Amino acid sequence: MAGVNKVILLGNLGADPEVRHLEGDKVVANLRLATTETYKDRNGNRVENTEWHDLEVWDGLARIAEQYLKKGSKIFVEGKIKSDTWQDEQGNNRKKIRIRVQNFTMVDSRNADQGTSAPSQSYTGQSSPVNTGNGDSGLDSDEADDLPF
Amino acid sequence: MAGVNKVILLGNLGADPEVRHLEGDKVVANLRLATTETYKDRNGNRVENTEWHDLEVWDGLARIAEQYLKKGSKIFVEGKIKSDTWQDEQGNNRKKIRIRVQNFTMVDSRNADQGTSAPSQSYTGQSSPVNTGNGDSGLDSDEADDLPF
Amino acid sequence: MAGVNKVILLGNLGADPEVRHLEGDKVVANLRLATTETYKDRNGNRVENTEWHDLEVWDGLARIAEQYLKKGSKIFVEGKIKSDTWQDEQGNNRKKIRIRVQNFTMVDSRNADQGTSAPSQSYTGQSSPVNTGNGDSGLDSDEADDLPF
Amino acid sequence: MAGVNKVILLGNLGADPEVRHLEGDKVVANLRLATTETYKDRNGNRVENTEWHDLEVWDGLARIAEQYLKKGSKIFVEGKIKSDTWQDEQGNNRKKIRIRVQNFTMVDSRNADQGTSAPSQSYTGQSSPVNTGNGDSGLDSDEADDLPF
DNA sequence: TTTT
DNA sequence: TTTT
Repeated sequence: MAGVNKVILLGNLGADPEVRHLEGDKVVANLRLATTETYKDRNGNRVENTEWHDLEVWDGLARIAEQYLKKGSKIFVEGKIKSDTWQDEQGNNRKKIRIRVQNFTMVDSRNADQGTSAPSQSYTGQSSPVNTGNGDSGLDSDEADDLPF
Repeated sequence: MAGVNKVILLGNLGADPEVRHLEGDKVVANLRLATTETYKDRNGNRVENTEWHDLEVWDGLARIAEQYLKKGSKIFVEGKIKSDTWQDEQGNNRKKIRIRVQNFTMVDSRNADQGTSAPSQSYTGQSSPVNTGNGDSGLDSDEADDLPF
Repeated sequence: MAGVNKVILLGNLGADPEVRHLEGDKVVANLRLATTETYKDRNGNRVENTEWHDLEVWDGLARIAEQYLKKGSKIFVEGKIKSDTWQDEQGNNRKKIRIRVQNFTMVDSRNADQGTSAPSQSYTGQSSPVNTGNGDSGLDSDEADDLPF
Repeated sequence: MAGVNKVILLGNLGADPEVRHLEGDKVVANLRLATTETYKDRNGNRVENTEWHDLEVWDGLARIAEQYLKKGSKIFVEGKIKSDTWQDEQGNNRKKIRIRVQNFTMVDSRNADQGTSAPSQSYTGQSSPVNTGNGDSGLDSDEADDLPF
């Protein structure tokens, strides 16, 4: 059966995006994202717990990430879990999990405004008119090549 | 700022889809979806609570809904909240909320198998390669016209 | 069958919370939340579309909302769709949809820091068995006595 | 700042739950969940891609999983990403990611009905203040005594 | 008006 | 390695 594999994150980048431009116009950006939760333990002390996520962004979104995101940027991310498996030098099976980003939104527009030609409005990675079933307006569907600013 | 407006539902259709074919190849399907939660009240009695949702599906997804969904179908839905506002005959401002479906997945393939040429595999409304940032394989992006079966 | 009814929003409050303290230590806060999406239309013009959501927050979370949220606050919200139905004066069946908030997170802590004793850490509302998957009435949460700061 | 770390999955168990009863009334169940997506490649061939997820369920939910889930069960899951890190024998830093389950819903109740005393109503796991937004240790949930049936 |  |  068809299933669902969805990840929703809101956090800050621990480093600038690492971007590789591949052959055939393909681009991939790797991001490190921290999501921090705070809670009180049973003694009433505040505890902070941070999880680090490896994000992978492709093509049009990667170009946007390269241009507008940097260390510290706060983003909302939608994606899916994707594992890579391989054998290491000792012949052990290894597995690494990444979040394949389907879209992201810059939440903290202060970052977008500093030292760049970025817009005052932050960016929302948009769903395409194809899968939004968007009957409103017939948006063109080439957002991948069509930076939103 | 760019925001997020996302709805995730899992439930059953209360009726067959109502489909209208509009000019210019546009299609809209309206669905009634029930999501039922059960819990125990403070007396330990099981209580069942059903919420009914008005869903709106467009174009390619609407055609799939028309073909494969019917009363009782169990589906997983992703969409967004969308309100229509108007004035009624008394001049009162009125507002109606619908869920604009962005994709859906048939969960209960039993329905798909009964009395139809439906596939044994249920359908997953797929994100487009544009917004999945899909670097895997370069899927063509015309799913809207490209029924998945 | 048990279903799923989940809403995820990220946006800004259009007004200060409206809070009512009810009998029996119950508190309800009503919030107006705007989620804005921007996209380019077929002519390449940026279009901005805002959806307004009516949120309902109860008890412990309502007290936190009262204390820390105000007009303009940016929050991430998790909740469920909940409809109220009634008959109006003309005898018409009426229905109003609200988002019952299950937890929220302050995203823009700049708001929290202005003119209040708010913490330097923003708050993440936590789910509880009481306010999650819950019937309307009869919440007897202890969140009220357990503010997270 | 407080962040968001949320995972939503819908899929089938690849094996029966592995349950360990720990000291102090604690229980943990490990589940293997497959989420399958299907799409057409550029040649129009249907491609099926399955991702396997390691789920970790604690205490009350673990007991429910033990009792009602088995190989093949279809479930909807809500949880968060959680990584364990350690050094292997070669002194390499290793990391393993699991999904900490916050609640789950049995979607295909046919499984629940076969060869067991399972209820005709399927179960929706409810969030609790204990297992939500929670640190690892020190759960002292009372879910164990409060099975929802 | 669904489902179990 | 982020953020407040």
